[in-house]
Amino acid sequence: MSITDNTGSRAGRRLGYLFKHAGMLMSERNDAALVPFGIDPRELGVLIVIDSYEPASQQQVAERIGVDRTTMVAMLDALQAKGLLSRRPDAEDRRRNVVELTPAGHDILGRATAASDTAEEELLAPLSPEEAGQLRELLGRIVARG
Amino acid sequence: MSITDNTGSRAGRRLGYLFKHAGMLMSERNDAALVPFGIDPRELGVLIVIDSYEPASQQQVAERIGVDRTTMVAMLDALQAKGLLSRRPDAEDRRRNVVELTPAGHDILGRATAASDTAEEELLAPLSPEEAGQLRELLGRIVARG
DNA sequence: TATTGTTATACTCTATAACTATA
DNA sequence: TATAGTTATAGAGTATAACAATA
Repeated sequence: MSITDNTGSRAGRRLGYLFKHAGMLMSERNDAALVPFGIDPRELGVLIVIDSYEPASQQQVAERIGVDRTTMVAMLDALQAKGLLSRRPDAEDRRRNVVELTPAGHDILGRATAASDTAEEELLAPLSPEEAGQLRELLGRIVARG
Repeated sequence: MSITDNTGSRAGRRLGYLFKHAGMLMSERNDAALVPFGIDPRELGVLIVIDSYEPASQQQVAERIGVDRTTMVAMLDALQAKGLLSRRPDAEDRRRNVVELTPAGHDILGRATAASDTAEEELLAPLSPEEAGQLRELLGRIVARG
């Protein structure tokens, strides 16, 4: 088997296909799991990042998630309209908005994260716990490296 | 560690985030690797599927890739305009188009697949060969299960 | 001059509905 | 009636350019 022959030619074994379809299956499960909380998976990601780094500016949140700051505006508008976060001018640099979770935001974050954890477990059901952990670790190494 | 605590609350450890960003990194490398061949990763996927199943109808190709048949039309238009595949009415059922690779399509398929294999190897560089194989196997099991 | 948040705009990818030709 | 391919259209998600406020 040559060095360029490790995948065969089948489309279903290509990494691009596998990442895309694994992500689609994860999205479907996460979408369903989060319906009771009135948020979608992207919004949960925003809540998690804010919780991990608050107080943070809008741009810092956008960078952590990997979207443009102009994309972040509408996401934060939606979450603020749902009462899950607040924006206020940074006293030290009034160009910035400090973004923080409200009590309702913390509540939804905790329960939605638990529901999403369950959705992940369901997707990983074909794997043993050891394999699930290794999958997460291997993906983490690839994404960390870029 | 509780059953719902296996991922922690960090956004970077969520499966949805990992799949999405791993896919984005793969796309970047594949995009660059395929520039010399004048096709993008989605088009390579179409060529691979046609090569694996020809003669096939447009709808069969669409189903194999997981897109709607209306989406397939423009993809095939582009690949046909590049001279990489041909469409002809199925003699047995003239509602169908039989889609086949041209000689140029076979040539591009072979060289583009090799370039994409190299791109995959580069993305997986942080992993040992054994780990790379296991990642592919674990992803394949998840996607196969749905 | 440079940066943050914002708005307007446009682009990519995809699906739904409706049409046609064939079955 | 039902199906394969096509077209028109619309929606989701994203980015780029330009602007106001602030540094």
